[in-house]
Formats: sequence, C-alpha cells, structure tokens
Amino acid sequence: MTDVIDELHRRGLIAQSTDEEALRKHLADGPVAYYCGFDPTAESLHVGHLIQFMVLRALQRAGHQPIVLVGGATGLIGDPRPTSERVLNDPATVAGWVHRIRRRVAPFLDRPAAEQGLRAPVYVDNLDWTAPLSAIDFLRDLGKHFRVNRMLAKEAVSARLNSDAGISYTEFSYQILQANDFRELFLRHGCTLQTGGSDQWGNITAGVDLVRRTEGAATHALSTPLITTADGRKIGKTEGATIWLDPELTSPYAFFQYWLNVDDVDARSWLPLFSERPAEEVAALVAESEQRPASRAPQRALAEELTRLVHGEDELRQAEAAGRALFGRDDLTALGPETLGAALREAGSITVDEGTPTVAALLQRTGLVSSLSEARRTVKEGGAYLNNERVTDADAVPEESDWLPGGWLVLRRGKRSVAGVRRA
RNA sequence: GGCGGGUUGCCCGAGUGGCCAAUGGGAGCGGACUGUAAAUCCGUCGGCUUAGCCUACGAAGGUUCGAAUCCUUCACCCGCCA
Repeated sequence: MTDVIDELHRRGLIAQSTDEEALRKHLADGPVAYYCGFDPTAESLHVGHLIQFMVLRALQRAGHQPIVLVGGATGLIGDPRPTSERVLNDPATVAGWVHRIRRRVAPFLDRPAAEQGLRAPVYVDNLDWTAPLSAIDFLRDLGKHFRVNRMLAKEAVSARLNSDAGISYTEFSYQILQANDFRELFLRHGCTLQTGGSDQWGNITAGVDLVRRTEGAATHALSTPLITTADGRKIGKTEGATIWLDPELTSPYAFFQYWLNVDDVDARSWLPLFSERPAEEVAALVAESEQRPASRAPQRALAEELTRLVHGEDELRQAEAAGRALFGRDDLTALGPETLGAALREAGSITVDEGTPTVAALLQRTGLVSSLSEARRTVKEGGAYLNNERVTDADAVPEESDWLPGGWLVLRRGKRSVAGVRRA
C-alpha cells in the first residue's frame, strides 16, 4: 500500500504540516479520524474548495475516517481576512447555507464509501457545541489556554493589526472557536488530524495546541497550498464570476467549459492536484500537452474528472454532448431537435411567447449581453451570431425560416458564449 | 485643534469655464491569427425609443448663456504642525 503522505506530496497538495514523520507513523498505525471544516460564507462552495476534497478523498482511500464540519457557528463570526472586516450574516441565512452546502458536499465522500466500501463520512456542525457555550465557560475553560501574545502573532491577526481596518474583538476570537472545534472532535470522535487551506494554518495549529494543553494529546495538521493561475489570480474566477459547485449557480455545462478553457500552463500544473488517475497517466497527459498543445489533454482530463466528481456521470455526458453540439460549427439543422434542445438547455436558454423580439433584445434577454447598447455594439463588432451566421442588423427580427426543428434559435456571442431561444 | 493637498468612468490616472460621455494605461468584451489556449495586432468599452436624447466627474446648494473645471457648506482620505 502506498503511503498517503507520499501521494499528497507527489500531487503538490501539502503546503505545511506538523511533524511529518510522526504523522506518517500515526497514519500507518491504523485508521485515523480526520476533519476539514467549511464555513458557510456564501450559499455554495466554489472551485477553490475542491482541493480540500482532494485531500479528504485521498485520506479516505487510504482507509481513514473522514469528518466534514460545516461551520454553523464560525460562519456567524467570520475568520479574519487579511484585508478587511467581514460583514456579519443573518443567522437564518447562515443556517440555510449550512444545509445547502452539506447537501452538495455529500457525494464527494459518500460515493466512495458506498461504491468502494470505504469509511462513510461523519457530518458535524460546530453550532451544536458552540451555541450552548456560555460566556463564563468560554472565558474560563477556553480563554485561559490562549495567550494573547500568541494570538496576536498569528498571520491573519497581525496582518489586520497592521492595516487601517484594524480588527474587531469578534474576529479576533475566531481562532479560539476553531481550536475548540478540534478539541470537541477529538473528544467526540477521536479526531487527531485537521486539514485545511494554508490560510487557515494559524487556526489549525491553535487547535493542535489546545488539544495538547487540555487533553495532553498529540494531534496533527496538514495544509494545502493556495492555488492560483500563472498570472497570480485565484482559481475559479472568470470575468469576475465565480465558478460554484452548486449546479443552480453554475451549470454543469459552464463548469465543464471552465476547465476545458483553462490555459495550458495552468492545466499542466493543476492536473496533478485535481486528478486521481495514477501518477504515470497524469505525467503522460502533461507530456502530451507539451508536445502537442492542441490536444488539450490536461484540460479535457480536468473537465471530465471534475465534472463527474461534482455533478455525476449523467451531467458529465450531457455537458460533453452539449459542448460538442454547440462548438461543432456544423450545420445546426443536422443535430436533431433532442440533441439541440438538450445542448441549449445546458448552455442556458429562454422562452419567448409573444411575437419574436429583435436580435438585440434576444441577446439581452438571454444574458449574453447586459444592455441593448451592448447588444448593438456587439453586432457592430461582428461578434453576434444567429444559428452560427453572423448578424449584421441588430434590429432585425428572426425570420420564420430561422427557427430550427423543435422551435429553437441558437444565439452566440463571440466564440464561446451560447444561449438558446425557444418558441413557446 | 491649525495649515496644506486630495475625492474623476470597473481599476489606475489626465483634464482646471464651452471643441468633455471626458486624453492615456490596465482589466473586460469583439475581430484576425489559432487549439473553445497563450502571446500579438486591430476594434470596442455609461444608458436609451441610438445621425438624437438622458444620466454621470464625493454630496448638496450657488455663480454663469454654459461647470468635471469658479464659489459656499457638508462627508471622507492623505501630508505637515500642535
């Protein structure tokens, strides 16, 4: 059996760790309960969170016991960002996000448990033990174990102390809550390893320290590096929009397309992180990309594997088929109403009931452009297409003969943005 | 508390009475080239009922035929002095 730590290193998933030899030995001694926490700061997790699941899954495959924590409590407090204070979210909203996120996250670890007989994940919410905590308990039982000097030295805190924004007492306290999570999970589930992003390192080690002080036990920690594009931007942000894991926010088609369009440099460096293929296959795909960039081998592998992981096999098939249909540049009438309809629904579509609006209006209504002025501009620039034919008059109304079988119009802006219009 | 400087479009940054929807750069968007890539080049880049009109240069008033540009008050930011 290969060592998980070796695998994680090979894939570039480890940024920092506590005593690595001790951790290796600990993992070799038998199943270890380990956890990673996710704070509900939005209604869905995004592509940036995927890397945590890669770590969780690798450990699960190695026979260990995953625990997934959704921070119903810490999400109400907010961990200090280096730049500015967070805006507090409404408790009811946060509770809603907790449910939504938990539901979406299940397949990552539940599926391997069901299909490969691996250990099923335990789901917890830190609100369960944090809400009952009184101010007296908090200050006497937890606060006594934290030296302010050390708390101030944590990177997240010191960055804020040196900024104009300063830091509220609320966010300053965050690390105590996260540390207590580790302690609670140690006591409740025998959890001895915490994983998370490198930006969480201070909070994670605070937990390791707390468990040592209060329980006299040694625990471990691993952090993942921050994944960025070659030009230094965070993963999963395109044209200002975030790529979410929730299909209601980012369609499986858009998700698939995001990975397919990653540029060569990033695709090569990201593939080992996100692919669970054997090392040799990953290396071969990267080599192929270097010799024959047009193959887009790493991009395809990423798109395929991750769409399958996040959205499932069926959605993957549909996203792939939609891409093929819409980017084929073939005669659209050759597609057949079922294929065309399915592809356009994946890509995004609208329905018109009364008389057909102008092309400009349709561009706007499908969301391909944000205003009529932009629609006119796009047409003028030669970037608008109706059924793969360049549109020259923004105010023209599609003719009867433009409607494709099934009652569809295919609208495109530029090379990649496609939307369907369906006649009711 | 005193003195001085600043607040311009997504961001940076010109503009100091009409020729300003506002120079330039970046981001974005489109086109060409490609591989649904990068780089490069070209174009575009507030809105609308688009040869015109409306809204915009921190906020509110004022002067003027006419203001981003002048005056007054307010808010915020940055220096120097206390």
